[in-house]
Amino acid sequence: MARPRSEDKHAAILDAAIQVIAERGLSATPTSAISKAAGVAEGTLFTYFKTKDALVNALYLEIKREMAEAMMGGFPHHAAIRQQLQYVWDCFVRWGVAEQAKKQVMDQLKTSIHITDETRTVAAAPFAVVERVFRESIANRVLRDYPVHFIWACMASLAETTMDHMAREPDAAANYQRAGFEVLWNGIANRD
Amino acid sequence: MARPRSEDKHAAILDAAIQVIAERGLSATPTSAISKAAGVAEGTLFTYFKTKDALVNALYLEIKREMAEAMMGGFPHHAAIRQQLQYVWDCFVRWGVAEQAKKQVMDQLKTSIHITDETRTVAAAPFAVVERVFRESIANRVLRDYPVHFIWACMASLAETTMDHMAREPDAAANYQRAGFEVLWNGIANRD
Amino acid sequence: MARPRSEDKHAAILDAAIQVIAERGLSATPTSAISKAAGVAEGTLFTYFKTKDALVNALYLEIKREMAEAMMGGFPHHAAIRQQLQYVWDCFVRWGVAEQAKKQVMDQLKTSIHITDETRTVAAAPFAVVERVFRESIANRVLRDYPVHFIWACMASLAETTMDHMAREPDAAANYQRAGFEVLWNGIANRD
Amino acid sequence: MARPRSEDKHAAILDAAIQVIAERGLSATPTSAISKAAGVAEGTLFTYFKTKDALVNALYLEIKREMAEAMMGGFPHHAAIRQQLQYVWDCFVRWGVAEQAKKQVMDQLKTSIHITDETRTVAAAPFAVVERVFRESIANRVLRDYPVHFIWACMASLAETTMDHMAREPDAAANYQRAGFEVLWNGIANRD
DNA sequence: AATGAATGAGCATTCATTCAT
DNA sequence: GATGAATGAATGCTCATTCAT
Repeated sequence: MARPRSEDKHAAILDAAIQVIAERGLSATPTSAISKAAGVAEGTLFTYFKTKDALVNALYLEIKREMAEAMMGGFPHHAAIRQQLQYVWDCFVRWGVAEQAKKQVMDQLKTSIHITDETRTVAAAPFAVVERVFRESIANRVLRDYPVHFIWACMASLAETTMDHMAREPDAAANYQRAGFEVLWNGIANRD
Repeated sequence: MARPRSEDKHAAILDAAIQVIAERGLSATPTSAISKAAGVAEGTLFTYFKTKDALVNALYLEIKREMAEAMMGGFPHHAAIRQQLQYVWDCFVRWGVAEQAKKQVMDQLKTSIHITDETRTVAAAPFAVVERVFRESIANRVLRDYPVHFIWACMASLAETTMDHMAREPDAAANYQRAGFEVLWNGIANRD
Repeated sequence: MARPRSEDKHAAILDAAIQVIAERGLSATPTSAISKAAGVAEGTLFTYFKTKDALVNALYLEIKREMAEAMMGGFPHHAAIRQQLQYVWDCFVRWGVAEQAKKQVMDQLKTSIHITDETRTVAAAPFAVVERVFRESIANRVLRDYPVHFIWACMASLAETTMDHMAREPDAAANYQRAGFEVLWNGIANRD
Repeated sequence: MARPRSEDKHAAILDAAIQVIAERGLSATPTSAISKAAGVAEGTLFTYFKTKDALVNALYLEIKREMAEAMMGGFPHHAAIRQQLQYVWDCFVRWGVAEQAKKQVMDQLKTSIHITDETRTVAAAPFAVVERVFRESIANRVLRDYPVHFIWACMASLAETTMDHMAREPDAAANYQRAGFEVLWNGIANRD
C-alpha cells in the first residue's frame, strides 16, 4: 500500500557500489559515497541493505552470479571437453574485460574479511556445472588426475592473470586470451 | 631527519604490522594496534614511517625482498632450465607455507590502492634473474613463445593457488607442490 | 484533523508505548518500536499523535488519570480523615504494584524534560479531591499546619518509596504497605 | 614523558557534563556538547572516558561522593540521635539547594538505565555511616522498627521533596527545611 | 628521540517525520 | 486513513597525525 520497495533502487545501489568501490577501493568508500552515486538518501541505502557488510556480501553474490551466467549461459553440453573448456574460458575472460569495474571489485572482495564463509559457499554453487565437466574429464583421462577444486582454482587464477594482461594491453588482448588458454590446457590435459 | 636511531624499532614495527594485519586485515588495523604490538608509543611509529601509507609501502617492499631472497638465494645458475624453474618454484611455495602471515599480508597488499606504482616497480626489480631465465629459455625454445611477464605472472598466480591449497590441506602439501609445478611446466614448456 | 477513526488504535499505541518504554527506557525507545508493538505502521502513529513528544505527554496524562481513578474511585467521603487517607494510600500502592509497567514509565516521565508544564498542571487536576481533604484536615487541626502541596508531595514520595520496596520484596509487601502509611500518618498528623 | 593526562580536564569534562545535562537532559546531550562546554576537542572526551556511558557512571559516582561528603563531613558522632539525623538532613538539603545542577542531574541518573548495578553499589558505600546510625537507633528503640534501608529510602525521598520545594520557593526555604525534618522524625521515631 | 595526550574530520547507523501509493 | 519507503540531520566513537613534555 505504501510506496513499494523499488527493485530499481536496489540495483542502483549495487551498481553505484561497483563504480565507487572500483574507483576508490572498498575501505575508502563510505556508504555515503555509494548512496550519493546511486542518487538516494544516505538512510535509504540501509532500507535495502541492513549494514555496509550486508551490502558488500550482496555485491559479491551478485557479481559471482553474473560471472556464472556469463560463463555458463549457452554452455555446449555436447561438445568435446576441450571445446567446452574453451567456451567457458572465452566467456569468462571476455566478461572480465567487458566488466572491468566488476572485476576490480571482485579482486578486492575475494580477499576481504567482510565476505562471510556462507556467502562464499553460496556464491560457488552456480559453478557446479563446470566442476562436473572437470570431474568427468578426469574420469575420462582427458584431464590429468588432480583434485577438481585445484584444477578449478588453476583455471581461475590463470584467467585472472590473463584478464589483467588483456586489460593492460588491449591490442594484444586476443593473443593473451589464446595464450592463457593454451597454458591452462597444456597444464591440465593429459598428453597421449 | 637523520637515519632513525634504532633499526630494531624499524624492524619491530614492520614485524608487528605483519602479525596484526595478517590477523585483522589492513583496513581494520589502526596504526595504534601496530605500535602497541611493536612495543613502541603511538607517535614513535611516525618517526620511522611518515604516514600509514608509507609504512604499508615499506612493508610491501620488505616482504617482496624476502620473497626474492627466498627464491633466488642459492639459485643453480648452471643447471638445466627445468631444474632452475623447479628450484625457484620449490623455494617460493615453501616460503609461502612457512611464512603464512607474510603471504596473507601480501594477498591483501597486492590489490590495495595504497601501494603505489613506484613501489610495485621497485619491488619487481629483485626478480630480474628469474625473468632473465625465462627470456633465455624462450630464445632457446625450451619455453613457448609467450611474453616474459605473462609467463612470470602465470607462475606467480599458479604458485599462489598452490600455496593456498598446501596451507589448507597440509597433509597433501607435497602433492600440491608437485602438481602445481607440473601444471606450470606443461603449460609453458615446449613439447619435445 | 477529525477525531481519529479508531479509538482502538489510539489505545493500542498508548498501551504499546507503556510496555516498550517500561522495558527499554524512554530514550531508548524509537517510535518504530512502539508502532510495531502496537501492530500499526510507523506512519500511523503520527496520525494519532503529532510528534513523539505529544505521544509522551498523552501517555503521562493517561497514566495520571488512571492513577487518580484508582485512588479516588469509591472514596469514602464520610469516613474519618485517617480512614480516608488510608483508603487513598492503599489504593495507590496497590495500583503501583499491580501496574508495574505504568509505574516504571511514570518514574521516567516524572523527571523528563519532554513533559511540559501544562501537561503537569492538567495531570494534577484530578487529584483535587485529595487536596481538599488535606486542606480541611489542616483546618481541623487533624493534620499539622504544612502547605497542602507539600503534604501531598510527601505522601506521593513516600508512596513511591513504599511501592518500590513492595515490588522488590513481594513477600513483605503487606508490611511495607502498613509501615509506609504509618510513617506518613505519624509524619503529618497532629498528636493527641 | 608525553603530556600527562590532566586532572583539570577530567574535572572540566565532568563539570561540563553536569551543566549541560542539567540544562538539556541526559538523552538530549550529545557528547559533543559536553566536550565543547569543557573546552576540549570531541575526541579528547574519550581519552578520559571510554564511552558516554562510562562518563555518565563516573558522573553518578562523583556526585554521590560529593553528597556523602557534604552529609558526613563533620558528623557529630557523639551527639544524640535526633541531632545526628538533623545534622545529616540539614547538610543534605543545603547541598541540594546549593548545587541545583548536580541535584537535577542526579534526579535523571537515579532512574537511568545507563547506570549499572555495580555503580549503584559502589556509590552507596560512603553512606554506610548513616545506615549504622539508623541500625543502632532501631536497636535502641529510638527509631521504630522498620527495615534500615526503608528508613533510609524514606529519608532520601522526603529530602528530595523538601529540596524541590525549597528551590521553588526560596523565601520559604527555611520553613520547608524544618517541616521536612519534622515529617521525617515524627514518621520514623518512637514516641516517648 | 620517545611518549601518549590532543585533535577534529570522518563514518556507519539511527530515527522522527514526511509523503507517495 | 493506512502503509512503510524515503529522507537527512544527528550521534557516539575511531583514528591518522601532531605536538607539548
